[in-house]
Order: sequence, then C-alpha cells, then structure tokens
Amino acid sequence: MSEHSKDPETLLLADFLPYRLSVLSNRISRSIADGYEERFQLTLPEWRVMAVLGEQPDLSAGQVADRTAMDKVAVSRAVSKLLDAGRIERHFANEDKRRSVLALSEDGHKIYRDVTPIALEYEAKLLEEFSDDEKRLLDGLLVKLNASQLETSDG
Amino acid sequence: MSEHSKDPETLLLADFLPYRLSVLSNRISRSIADGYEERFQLTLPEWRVMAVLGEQPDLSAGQVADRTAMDKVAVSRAVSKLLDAGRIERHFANEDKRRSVLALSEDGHKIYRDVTPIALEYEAKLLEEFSDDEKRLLDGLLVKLNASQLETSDG
DNA sequence: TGCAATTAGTTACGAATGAAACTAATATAG
DNA sequence: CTATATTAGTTTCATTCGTAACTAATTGCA
Repeated sequence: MSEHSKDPETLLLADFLPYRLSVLSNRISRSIADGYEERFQLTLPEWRVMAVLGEQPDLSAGQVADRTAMDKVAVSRAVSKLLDAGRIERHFANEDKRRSVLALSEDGHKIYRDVTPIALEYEAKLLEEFSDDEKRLLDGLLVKLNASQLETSDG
Repeated sequence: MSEHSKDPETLLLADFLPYRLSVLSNRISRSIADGYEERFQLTLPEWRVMAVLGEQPDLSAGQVADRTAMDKVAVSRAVSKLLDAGRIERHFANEDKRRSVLALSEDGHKIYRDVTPIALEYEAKLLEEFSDDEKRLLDGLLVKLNASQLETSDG
C-alpha cells in the first residue's frame, strides 16, 4: 500500500491501508444492518450474538465475546436485550453457576433463518464480480493481514 | 469468501467477509490510535481531520467530511475541539461566509509531523511480510471491493 | 478448612455518536 | 426586489459505548 508515499513524512489518506479498511468496512456493515435493523428490531451487536449462537449453541457469554471480538460488556447488553425480546434462552452451568449457557429460542431461530440469507446475499453481491481466484486471493491476504495485526499489536 | 458455505442457510462468521473486515479494521484502528491518543491527547476523529488538512490545507468542513467519510456532525465536533486546542485555524470564505476554511496551525503541523510516522510505521509493520506483488494485489482487491460496495448500497 | 486471588458477568457513569432540529448565509423563482 | 428553498455548519437530545467498579461463584494455596 502507500507505495506512492514511502516518505515517512507524507501520509496520503486515500492510500493508507488502515483508513481504507475502516471506511470500507463501516460502509459494508452499515449497508447490511440497514437490511435487518428496522425490519427485525435488531441491532448489529444483537445480530452478532445471534449469528454465533445460530452457528453453535450453548456457548457462554465469554465464549460469545471471544468469537465475535466483542467485549464482554457489549455481549452482556446484547444478551439482556435478546432475553427480554425472547430471542435467546439462558441457563447456567451446574458445574459453575456463574457461567451462562446461551442458545437461540424458537423465535430466535426463526429470525436467524430470516436474517442469514440477507447477510449472505449481501456478501454474494459484494463478491459477484470476483473470480474464484480473486476470492481465494482476498481470503489469503486477509488471513495474512490478520496474523500480522495480531503480532504487531501485542508482542 | 464463504466458499465453504454456499448454502444460503448457513452462516459461518469466521468466513463471512463483512465480519472479517470489521474485526480486522477495528483492531487495526485501535492499535494505531493507542499509539497517539494518550500521548497527544488526540482522538481518532480529530486525527482524521488533521491528517486530511495536513495533506491538503484550506478545505471547508464539508470537504473534510467528504474526504474522511465522516459525517458533518463528527467533523464539526472534531473541528471545535481542535480549535480549542489551537491545533487548527479557521477563517471563513469571503464569497460565502458560511463556508469555513480550515488549516493546521503551527502547533498542529508539529503534531502532524509527529503522528504521521507513527501511523505509517504501523502500516509498514502490518505489510512487512507482504511482497510487492501481494501489496499490489491487496490494493487492487480493495479498490474493487470498494467499487462493488458503492454499487451494492445505493443503486 | 478458610482466606486471598481469579473469573463470569453486570452495573454505573462519563464520553462518544447519530438523527433531527436549528441558525445563518446564499441561491433561486416569481 | 422579496419570499422560498437550499446549503454550511452547529446544537440538542436520546442512545450507544467503553472503562472501571462491583457482585457472585470458584479456585488455589497455606
């Protein structure tokens, strides 16, 4: 990236990878959320929790946080709204009564089945002009960026 | 993406492009911001405004909003904090007294010169394992995704 | 055992955010 | 001209968000 600006004094926002990713990602997330938020009265963090529980039920709040890269407070809030709305069910583990065990309710499953295709169709449209090769390439580059990010941030 | 899940019923978050971009991008932005926020008492939106003014001075608030993909309220707030801190200067255009003309102050320039290398070094680290080919590829794929996003959202 | 440290999750509170209403200046239509 | 519509930017208000403090349950170690 920034091949145009090797000079460490010059920052061209339009070439700056973190900036580009941020703008792109925010626009995409917003577009998808527009497809379900109003219609299902469902915020993005709530949908993330539902998506992960639809994929794998009986996770704890902490596990949900790990998988969605949300922080535990955000998960706690989303969970409590989803419980109020009757979209998930919660019980607590016998062997550790702090640990919650979360799963979609029947109602939650219904919404999950409705929203999932909206999300996937959006992704499909986004990638509709991409060849299989390009998709694989993109996948690989994102995996690599992700690994690089993890190294770069902490150790 | 989601090559694993062509089935429109099944959403694998870990394969879902919008989700992956969001997690990656948020982590990257956070890491960079950690490098300057506390040290320079500078929030991310404030830095974005400074970055664009450092690159091209004498923009109006609206032009800053367009170039940073921030909304005008966010720009207004960032501008007013930057004015308070003496990091930018504002006057108003003679031919249209509503339109602001913004530029970094001397102090702002100093900060700009300090923060820019932090941002660029982070980007460089992120891409340090990428060959030139891979960088070009990534650049092209992001350009394409961006175009696709624009089409997909509105018309 | 029993007390300190850790862990799961929630609550409280201040800061950040976004939508909508507002103000002031300019452009446009009659 | 003058009234209406539009545009630039700000303010307000309600919501969202993140950090830190808190509660409750569990673990570890003396």
